[in-house]
Amino acid sequence: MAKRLTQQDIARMAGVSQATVSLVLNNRTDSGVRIAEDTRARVLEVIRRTGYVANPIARRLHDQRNRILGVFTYEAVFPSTRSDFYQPFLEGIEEQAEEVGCDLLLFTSAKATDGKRRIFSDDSRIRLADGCVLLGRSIDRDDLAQLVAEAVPFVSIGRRDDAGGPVPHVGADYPAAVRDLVDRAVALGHRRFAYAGAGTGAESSADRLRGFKQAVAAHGVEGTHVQFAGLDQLVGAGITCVLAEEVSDGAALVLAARERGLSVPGDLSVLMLGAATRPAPQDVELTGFRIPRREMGRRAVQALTEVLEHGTTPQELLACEFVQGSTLG
Amino acid sequence: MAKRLTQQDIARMAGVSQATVSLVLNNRTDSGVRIAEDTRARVLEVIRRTGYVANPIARRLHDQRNRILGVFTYEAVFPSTRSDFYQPFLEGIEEQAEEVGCDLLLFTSAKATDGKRRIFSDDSRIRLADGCVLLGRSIDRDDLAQLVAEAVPFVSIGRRDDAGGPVPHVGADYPAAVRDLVDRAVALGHRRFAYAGAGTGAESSADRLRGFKQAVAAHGVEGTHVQFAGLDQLVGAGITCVLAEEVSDGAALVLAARERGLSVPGDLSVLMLGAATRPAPQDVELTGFRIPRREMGRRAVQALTEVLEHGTTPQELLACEFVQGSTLG
DNA sequence: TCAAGATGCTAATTCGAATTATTACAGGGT
DNA sequence: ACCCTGTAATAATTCGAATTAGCATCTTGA
Repeated sequence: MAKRLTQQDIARMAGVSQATVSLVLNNRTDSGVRIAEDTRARVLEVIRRTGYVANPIARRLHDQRNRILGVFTYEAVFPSTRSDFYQPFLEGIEEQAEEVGCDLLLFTSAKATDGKRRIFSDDSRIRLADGCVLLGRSIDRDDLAQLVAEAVPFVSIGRRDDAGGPVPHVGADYPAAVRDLVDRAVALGHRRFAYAGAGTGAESSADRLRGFKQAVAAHGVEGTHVQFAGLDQLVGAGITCVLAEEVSDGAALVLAARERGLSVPGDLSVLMLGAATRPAPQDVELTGFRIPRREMGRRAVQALTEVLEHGTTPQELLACEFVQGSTLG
Repeated sequence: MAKRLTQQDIARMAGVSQATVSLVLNNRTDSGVRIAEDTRARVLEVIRRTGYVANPIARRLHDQRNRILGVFTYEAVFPSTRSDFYQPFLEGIEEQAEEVGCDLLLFTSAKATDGKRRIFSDDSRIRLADGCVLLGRSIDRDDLAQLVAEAVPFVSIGRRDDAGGPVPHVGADYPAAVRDLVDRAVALGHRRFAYAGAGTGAESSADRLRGFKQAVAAHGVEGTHVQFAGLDQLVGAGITCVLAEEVSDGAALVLAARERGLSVPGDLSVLMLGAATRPAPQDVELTGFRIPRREMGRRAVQALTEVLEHGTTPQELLACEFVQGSTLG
């Protein structure tokens, strides 16, 4: 059971008062507080011997700072089905957290009554951390609004629409990335485009579709939006370039086309818009762009630091990287 | 930044005391505590109107429980080079942590002066958590001894030798798994065995070698131990079955043998002893066993719970699962 | 009508650490 | 003796919620 040591315990062992231990611990030399060198040494020795560490809860109760950053996800982050997607973000987060000397608290306990994770369940523990990084394709709007309303320091990974106020975030610049792809395709002669995917729901989907519409409008070319990429339908409509929101859909399309005897990218170009959230075939090298996930993780933690220090509301979009691939021509 | 509402605030608004608010909030009907129905309703109404949520920090302070489990690794857990190895453990840990309603604290800040991670650095934060799971092939013996000495509640993933006292752990039963492999090989007619690998250093290595020696002794067959698996040397000595500590070494051996025109498992059988810690070729289906990593993660958290609740020192070895593969014959 | 018992609520304390205000005791100068 | 100035340490208070002990007030029953 080994109950936790308290400052009171340390104080007894060192033959001083609890206050003195606190003062030594925080190295308070300012504001008329003085501790004799040998007393300080004695206290430190006891602390060293016992391995005492201040109870973060009590500390947090009094002032504001744990050096703990929270990471909230609506799903488990480790299971490998999703991990291919989450991992780079976490890498970046871990890196930067180590940089700023904070530990990471994964909110794995946030299971609400219905089984789904919610930030604010009966017993929200979000404030255990100094601040929090939100990770996930889509985030519950009520949760988001509550975070903003309660002024919880947080940063979303992925752009988010306002939710009762601006939402601090570090996102990927999907519109620009999609526009860039369309630009390249137009330069290669394509005139009839299709966007295949939801294009709605999560901001990340909407942003991609928006970039698509902007680009086709700017070029004065044809651009349609379909939910699902049906090969016949696309080819029948004279589409020569398809932008697939989901990588797996794009890959499937390529395979289907090739099976049908169509050449990719000879007869049909297929572009992917970011990373795979679902497992995708390995043998198709899709042209498209890469989401700077690791960098987003890093920047999110940096942004969170700014929130904590200055109370700002940082919003930032990082550029995506073009991936050459072999499905655009 | 609107200051958070407190129970005191609610109490004022409802015209009751803070204690009453607490009682209503926790629905305490037991132990001689009674609240009139209309008072209760009035308090609840104020709570509803204001959207008050209890400060979890203050609550934890009183409960003497942070519901935080620490995870310590000597290396970053996310970078993908290692993640293939660590991930299943983390999956299990996360799962079980969710089960018991605890959050996970990843000690990413534990960077000692020399750049290497150490549990006890200048400002050890290990006690931030209620207890801690240790993850890593080998764990610094001094750290381990200090953990035991200071009675920090922890569980090691992987069996550990005593370090100034028994070390609580959840490990894989390597001796049994290796013995099983040798049994199978003997049953297939093998009489000359070799164990290739360190066989020392980390407990996991030593355990494998120990199992090997036990098995060959029990069967009265020949068993030698070599550090590196040199094909010529092995074949020259008439070895027909090699147990490779490192999967990548085993795979390399198979490839080398086949290049040399030898048949695997016709002329030489190769067995692997657990999971790959280094990337291994995909095209060799080694026979051997699988470490129940996910299960180990789960059990470690369960064991940690026992440590926390009863102050025990659980030690447990989980069975490994035989992997059929195609390199034993 | 008065004690016994039930009812409804609150004052006071606790948790652990941080901070402020205060005390205690030197030694030095007059 | 007296005051003053450093110096060194502590007592007391704070944070927000949970809990215990206890104080009122109101019913009963004899």
